[in-house]
Order: sequence, then structure tokens, then C-alpha cells
Amino acid sequence: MKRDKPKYKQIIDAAVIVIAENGYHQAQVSKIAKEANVADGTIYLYFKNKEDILISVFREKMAIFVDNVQIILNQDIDTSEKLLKMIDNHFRVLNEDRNLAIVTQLELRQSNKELRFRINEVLKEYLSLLDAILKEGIDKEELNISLDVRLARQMVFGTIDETITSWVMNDQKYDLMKLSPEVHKLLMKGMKA
Amino acid sequence: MKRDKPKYKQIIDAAVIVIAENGYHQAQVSKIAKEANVADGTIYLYFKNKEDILISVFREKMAIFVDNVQIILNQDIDTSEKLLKMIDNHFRVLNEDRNLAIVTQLELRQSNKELRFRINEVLKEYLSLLDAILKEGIDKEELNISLDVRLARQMVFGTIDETITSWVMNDQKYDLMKLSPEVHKLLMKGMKA
Amino acid sequence: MKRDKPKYKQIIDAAVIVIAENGYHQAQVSKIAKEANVADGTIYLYFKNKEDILISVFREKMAIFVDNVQIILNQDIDTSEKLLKMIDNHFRVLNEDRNLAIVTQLELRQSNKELRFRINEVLKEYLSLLDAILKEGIDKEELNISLDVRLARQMVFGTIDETITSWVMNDQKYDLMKLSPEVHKLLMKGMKA
Amino acid sequence: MKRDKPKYKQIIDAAVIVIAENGYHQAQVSKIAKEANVADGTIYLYFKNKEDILISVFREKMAIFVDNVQIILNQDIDTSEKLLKMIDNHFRVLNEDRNLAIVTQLELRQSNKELRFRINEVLKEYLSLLDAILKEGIDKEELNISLDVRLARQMVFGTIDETITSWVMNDQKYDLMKLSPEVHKLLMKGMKA
DNA sequence: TATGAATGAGACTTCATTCAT
DNA sequence: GATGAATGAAGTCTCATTCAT
Repeated sequence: MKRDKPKYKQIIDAAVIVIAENGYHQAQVSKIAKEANVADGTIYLYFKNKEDILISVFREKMAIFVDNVQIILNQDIDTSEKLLKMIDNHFRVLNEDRNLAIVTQLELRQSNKELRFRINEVLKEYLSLLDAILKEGIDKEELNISLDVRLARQMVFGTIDETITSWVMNDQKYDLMKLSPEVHKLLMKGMKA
Repeated sequence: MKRDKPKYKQIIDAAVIVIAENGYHQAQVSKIAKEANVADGTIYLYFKNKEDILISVFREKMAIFVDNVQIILNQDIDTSEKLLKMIDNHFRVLNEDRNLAIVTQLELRQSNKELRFRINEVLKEYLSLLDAILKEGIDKEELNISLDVRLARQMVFGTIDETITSWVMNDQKYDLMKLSPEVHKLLMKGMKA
Repeated sequence: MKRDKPKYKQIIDAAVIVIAENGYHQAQVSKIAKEANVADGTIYLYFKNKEDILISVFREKMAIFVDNVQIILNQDIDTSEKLLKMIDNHFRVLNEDRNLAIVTQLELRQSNKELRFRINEVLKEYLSLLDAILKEGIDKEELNISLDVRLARQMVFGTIDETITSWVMNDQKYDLMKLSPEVHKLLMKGMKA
Repeated sequence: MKRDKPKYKQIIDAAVIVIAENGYHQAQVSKIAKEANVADGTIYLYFKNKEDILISVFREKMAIFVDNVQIILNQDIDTSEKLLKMIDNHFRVLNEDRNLAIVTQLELRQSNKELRFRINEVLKEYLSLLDAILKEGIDKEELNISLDVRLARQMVFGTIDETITSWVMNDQKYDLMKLSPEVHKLLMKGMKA
């Protein structure tokens, strides 16, 4: 499997660095190849085309979020705590890899419609886990039973996303992690039973 | 003043249509000129360059939001109602001009860092009006006095934005306007005193 | 006759200024019109096209040289003195109108082959007057009777031209007029009987 | 080193042909590429931009002159003979490559101020060799000891340049080489001790 | 597997000229 | 005669992808 070979990860990581440092539109395949210490042509032994690199970046990195949330979901804690851990997880991963934050919040959004639709496919998996948390909360009557799950999910994800984007736009000047309790409280207040 | 001449508006409107129908990266100047029924060169009598067209699209259209919210802000109604009217306004404008919705929620976000930075400058005006509503609500104790205005604004804007983007991504299949009471309720529940 | 109307001269003079200040390739018709205080379209009432302006600039200004040399030619002085007066005249006119010097020595040479051929047609009249001086000198045996007139004319004109170009390229730092006795002596030494 | 690769010379030579045949302003990169039998993009692997091609043409070709004159300068012959060889060399190179003559005497002079400034930098090396010959002649008292070297150089170069330009303008109808003894005689007569 | 030289399509912008007023 | 808004043709350069080695 190509994904397990060292050069595959090498190229993915190089792509994150190059995009973060140069911006989406200045992230040429040749720059990524150079950063990854491979020849331009080698890229095409591991990826179908440039778009494939970008989707793979998103898929590989999003897997971290998904795996963590999967674990959270299975824990024996109440909905409020699950939500807190999820927000915490989301903030922590991006707080720790600031290049990744730049890439997901700013740069990859410059991609064209088709690529963003495919990125959204990947995102949906994450959002469905969030849906699962919310549904479980409603079932267990820990959240307001008249809550519209789709709207609630849009509020939760929209708030998290906007908070992180603001942080990135402000050059990551403050500690993102510190915001999670307040964000959690605000969201829970809106959704709780 | 160039902005008052009919061709200026003609080109702006053509740009919205062309970008919505073809996507940001396929919106060539020549296509916009054709849609506006002017020669390519005429574009440059009204706009400095292509980027200037795009910023102007955003500025001109965002002015509608800002003007409306300004009026709402001055009305003698309580904070909850102001917020409802603001959400309503935001949803209505984009519900009525679906091309504009595609352009603001999807296409213009593909622009490069510099252009998005300039778009953000325009956006800030709108966000500061939202801030004013929230601050007033706190002062009048209609909102939770311990509310962090920045976080609250990020929640409100993030939720609205995410809701509209979801609607656009789902091909605007449902009536966006119908969502505003529920969105409003959810947000107010989180913020009220 | 158009050439006698004030706007004709106004445009010619504006062209010299605009070309000297902006360079040949930055001397747009609209700039010349602005400098001449006329509308763009007015230019075309006096000149067939842009090339026609440039040739006219050269023709009108070259007429000054030709007229002066014509007078010199008719004077009752010896060949050496005629040559000195001619060099003096050439240097003086350009020394006094430095914009004109920039235009003739540097900028107009950037024009395309066809324009330069037409400029050369104008120049030929001047060179034929120089030829006349040289031929007369040979006939009167004041110059070496075995002198090849064409070569001698190329030496005289080439030396004058190169001297002026050097002066322009050195930002007209020194007084061009002071060079004429030395240039004259050098040339005469090569050609005298 | 890029300059040693065959495609580099291939493109330079193609540029001379295309400029000579089409004129400076009609020498599009795509034409040069076609003449050189490479793709348009390949040009940019060897040259920074179009201007870089043109400067390189001048630099590469001027090197022939400079190298030859350097050899002449070191020979154990008198100043008069050195000057003759130099004129001979200059005439011969351009007589043998008539396209090059068109390019250096007519076409490259149409370039913009900046390009011509850079071309002049290259030219200065050649002129300083000429200066060296003249200075040596004065020191050895083979030339007039009161000779102004700058003026003399301007006369020599101006005469050579004007002679060649005349020859090119007359469609290279006669044999340029045959003119060198006469040109040399004329110049030496003016400068000799 | 890996390389990297070569390819070639594609678009923004300028500016001389026109013509309705 | 005078205006100036409108026109539209035309060229440089970038960069994702290929393929011979």
C-alpha cells in the first residue's frame, strides 16, 4: 500500500509546510517535491495529480480528529463532557501544529469548488460523529429534546471553525486552548435540556 | 463618480453571475465583459484590475447587509428582536439572490490571501455592528453580563455562516428563511441573561 | 494649412516633453494629448496616427538644423570654418533644448524599422548639406582631394552623433558647446589637404 | 552551467535570426522558440525573461569582438596597425553574419531605456579596450600627444558605427570589408602624431 | 523506482484609434 | 472643430504533467 511507504508521508508533510509558508496558490508541485527531497516526477508515483495531494493532506490530517473523537464518543461520560473533550481536541491539534491550522483554516479554502466538495466528503465523517454526540445527548435527555440536530451541529461546528479562523487571522497570538471552556459553556447553554 | 455610472453596476452584476455560474477560477475578465455587454477594455475604465472587480463585488453587496443592520440597530426594540432581524436580513438577502450566495459563501473564499484580507476589511464593518448589538444587550442586561463579546460574535457569525454554507452546498434545496427562528432561538438561549 | 495652426505646434512640443520625460515606450497618445491640453481625439485632427506625430516631431525640429546649415553653406567663409559652424550649430541647438537631445539621441531610436527609415529620409537632407560642404572643400582643395566623401561624411556625422549621445548618456553633466573646437580640430586634421 | 548547454546557444542563434527577419517588435518569444525547435516554456528554463534573451544575444556576440580585440591589443605591432586590425575585425564579424549586423545596428537599439542601459554596460568593455589602444599610442608617441582620448574614442567608434549602419541601411549592397583601409587612413590622419 | 528536462495551454491588461455627440 | 468613452487585438510567462533514461 502506497500510503504506508515513507515517501508518501514525506510528501504529505512537505505539502503542509509548503502551503503554510507560501500559500495555496504559491504551493507548486516542484516546491513540494523539493521540500520532500524527491524529484518532481516521483510525486506522481504516489499521487494521481496535484489535487490528489491536497485531498490526501486533508484526509490524513482529518483522520487524527476523527480517531480522537471516535474514542471520546465511546467513553462513559456525559454529553457535556464529550462536547468539551471534542472542542478541546479540535483546538489542541491545531494549536500544536500551527502550519496545519493555517492550511485547513485559510489555504485549503482557496481551492476550487470541486476540490472543496471532495474535502467536504472527508469532513462529513467528522460531522457525523458530532451528530452522534448530539443525538445521544438528546436521547439521554441531557440536551434539549426539541433541538434540531442539523442546526445544532452547524452552530457547534460554525462556532469552533470561526473561533479558530479568527485565531489564525490574528497570527495565533493568543493561546487557543484557553478558549475551549468558554466556547463549551456558551454552546452548552444554548443546547442543554 | 465612476460608481454611480450604469456600466459600473452592470459589470458588478455580470461578475456575480459569471462567478456563480463558472466558479472563481473560471471567471475570466472576457466572460464578465461579455455578460455585461461591454468590451474587455471597458472593464479597465471602471476597475483597476481583476482583483478590484472582485473586491468591489463584495463591497457593493456587503453594503446592503451593513445598511440594513444599521437601521435595525437604531430601532427601538430589544436585543433578542434585533438579533432575529439581523439573522432574518442576512438569510433573506442571500435567499433572494442565490448567485450572490454562491459567490460569497463559496467562490470568493478561493481568492488569494491578499484579496481575502481586503475582503475581511469590508467584513469587519459588518462584524462591528454585530458587536454593537451584543454590547448593547449586555449593557441593558438582556444578555448574560458575563458574556465574552468576541466569543459570542464568533458563535453568532460562525453559526449563520455555517448554516448558509450548508444550504448552498446542498444546492439551496430548502427555504433558508425558515431556519432563522430556530437559529435565533438556539443562539439566544446560549447568550441570554 | 494644419501645420500653421497653434494646436499643431502645441502637440509637437507636448510630444517632445512627454517622450523626454517618460521615454518612447511610455509616451502614450493620451499623455501627449493631456500635456498639449487637448482631447485624445483632437490629435487625430492634426496627425494621421501616432507615427505621424513622431515623424513630424523629427521633421519640424530637424528643420532648425537644416535652415541654419543652409545659411552657413551660403556664407563666404572657408570649409574649415563652415564645418566648425556646423558642429557648433548642432551642439548648440541640442545643448539649449535638452529634452530634444534626449528625444533625438535616445528615444526616437527605439522606434521600429519603418519609422526609422522615414526618420532617415528627413535626416538625408541634413546629410546632403554636409556632403555639399565637403565636396566644396575638395573642389576648392581645402580638403584632401583623394577624400571619399561618403566615408568623410560618416566620420563627421558619426563623431558628432556619438559625442552627443555620450553627453546625453552622462546626464548632460558637462557643457557640450565646449567640445566643438576640439571635435572640429580632430575631424579637420583627418580631412584637410 | 546553462550557457554551455546546446539549447542555450540554439535559442540565442534563433533569436538573432528571428529579430533580423521580423524586427525587434515582431520578435515574439513563440517565434524564437519555434525557430529554435523548442517549446515556448523551454525558453524560460534558460532565460529569466524575454529581456534576458536579448541581453544575452548582445553579450554572447559582443564577446567575439572583445576576445579578438584583446588578442590584437597584446600583439607586438604599432598603434596604427592595431587600429586597422580592430576596424577590420569589427567589419569582418558583421560582414560575415549579416543578420547579426541588422540586430546590433538597427533592431537592438529599439529596446527600451533599461535594456539599452544594460547593453551599454557590455559595450563599455569593448570601448575600454579601444581606449587602451589609444592611450598606448599616445604614450608611445605614435598618436598626437595632445589627443583627448574620450573624443578620439568617440570619433573612432562613431565613425565605425555610422559606417556599418549606413551599410546595413543600404541593404548591405557593397562589401563592408573593403572600406576598412580607407576608414583607417581617415581616422589615423586625424589622430597621428 | 526514481529522475528532471521538456512541454504547451491559457489569461490579464494596454493603448492606438474611432465616432456619436 | 472638439470631445472622451468605448473598443478589441495581441503577447509574456507559469506550472502541472509526461516520459526517456
